[in-house]
Amino acid sequence: MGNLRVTVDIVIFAVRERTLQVLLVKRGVPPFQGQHAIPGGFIHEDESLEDAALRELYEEAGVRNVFLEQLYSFSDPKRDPRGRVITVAYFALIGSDERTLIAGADAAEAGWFPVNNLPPLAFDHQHILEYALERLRNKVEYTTVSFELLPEKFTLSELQAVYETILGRPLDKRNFRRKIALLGILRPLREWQRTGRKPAQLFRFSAHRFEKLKDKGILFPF
Amino acid sequence: MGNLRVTVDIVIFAVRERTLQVLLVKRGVPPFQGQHAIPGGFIHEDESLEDAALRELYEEAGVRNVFLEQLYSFSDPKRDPRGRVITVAYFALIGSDERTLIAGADAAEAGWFPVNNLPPLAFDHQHILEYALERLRNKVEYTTVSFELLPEKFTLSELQAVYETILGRPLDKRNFRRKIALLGILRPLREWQRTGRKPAQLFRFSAHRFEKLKDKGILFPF
DNA sequence: CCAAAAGTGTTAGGAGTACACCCATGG
DNA sequence: CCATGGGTGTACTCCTAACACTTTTGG
Repeated sequence: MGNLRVTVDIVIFAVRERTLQVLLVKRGVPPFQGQHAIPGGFIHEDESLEDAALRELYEEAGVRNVFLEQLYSFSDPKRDPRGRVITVAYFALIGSDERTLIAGADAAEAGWFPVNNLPPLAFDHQHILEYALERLRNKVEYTTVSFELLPEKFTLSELQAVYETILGRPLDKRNFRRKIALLGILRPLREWQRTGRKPAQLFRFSAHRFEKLKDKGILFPF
Repeated sequence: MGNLRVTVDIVIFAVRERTLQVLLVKRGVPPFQGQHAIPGGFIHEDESLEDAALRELYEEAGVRNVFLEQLYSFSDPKRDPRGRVITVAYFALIGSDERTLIAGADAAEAGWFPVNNLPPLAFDHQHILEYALERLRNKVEYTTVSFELLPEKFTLSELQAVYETILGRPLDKRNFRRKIALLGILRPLREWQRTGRKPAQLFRFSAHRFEKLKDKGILFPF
């Protein structure tokens, strides 16, 4: 097995300005120098893949404690011109709270791009990104991943906007609110967001209540 | 990255005698010599992970053209006492047609074990197997994987038995048949299975019709 | 007072679930 | 003729989807 190496690449999603966006870095070295790529890098000697992903997430995006899940391993022998490199792709979701941190990490090189309007990508990263997007769209329908894309306190309209952004279609406001309420996983706060016109009530996701439901196999039927 | 190696391990499921079973091999060399393990091996220089899995599937189980899907990559630095070995796990489903072939492959060393009654396994294979089982149970509910566990022609009772075996609970016969019929993905044949008492009509899975439904996001609500 | 987003109930149709008996065959 | 598995319909409940107006605030 001549010279096999393993990298970890991370597709980092966020919802900004009601669009789903991905964090990309600009490559400073060949191959694909100057092109955009998903952040990632080689794994270290004594770390698991997940540890490597967490490390990269901090080094390249400046965030910790965000949602992270293994996506898929890509292994076409020709996917990297430098030689045999397998990559294990992860995907991460970051909420609006953390988004500001990223500017501090490596602002000149990292940037957000809407998933509908991406630049050409290095390696097979276009393919990886499409795979991540499909996974995200699927997971929205049967998990609470969408909460990971919001700040700690959020309004129901913001929550609905995240769903609509990821699913790519409008949802009925009354039906949406009824279903969310039925799940009983939101804690209403005694705070109101005074930004728009009429103030909107703020909510917090109650992971505790959600845990109770998970075992019963609750779906999010939108 | 001292001496990183990558293996592929394959959890091979089949339904035999109305139980869900897994194919295990007995290790002939250390470490874990004499213990049971999921079939697998190191990847070759110029093959993708999927190609490696297909190769192992043929070498160790004697089957081709079966359902195969990448499961997860396991990477605990201590998972293999020989050194740093990452494994990419796959899971495969084989139908009753192919089951006989396996005897020819390496009968002395390979054997079927019911998932509810497994011997101690080498490495972290217990963990991998549990992960595969969970994935299978999930996929049954929203894909047609169960058809992969049947011969080309089958009766509705056989199909129902596969669902019941994987889900681990009995299903109502009339509701089951109505839902399957509603999906319109079975082609009834003009053949009857004359084994039991009253002959049972044979059916064939119509992948063609299923493809049309997939885009519409059809679920299997059992 | 006007624009913009927040908030709120009802109804009709479809899907899911529970349930029991007759039929065809081989021995 | 009997044991075994094959095959069929209905009624009730619950979930889903469609749909429109009033309220509150800032400018």
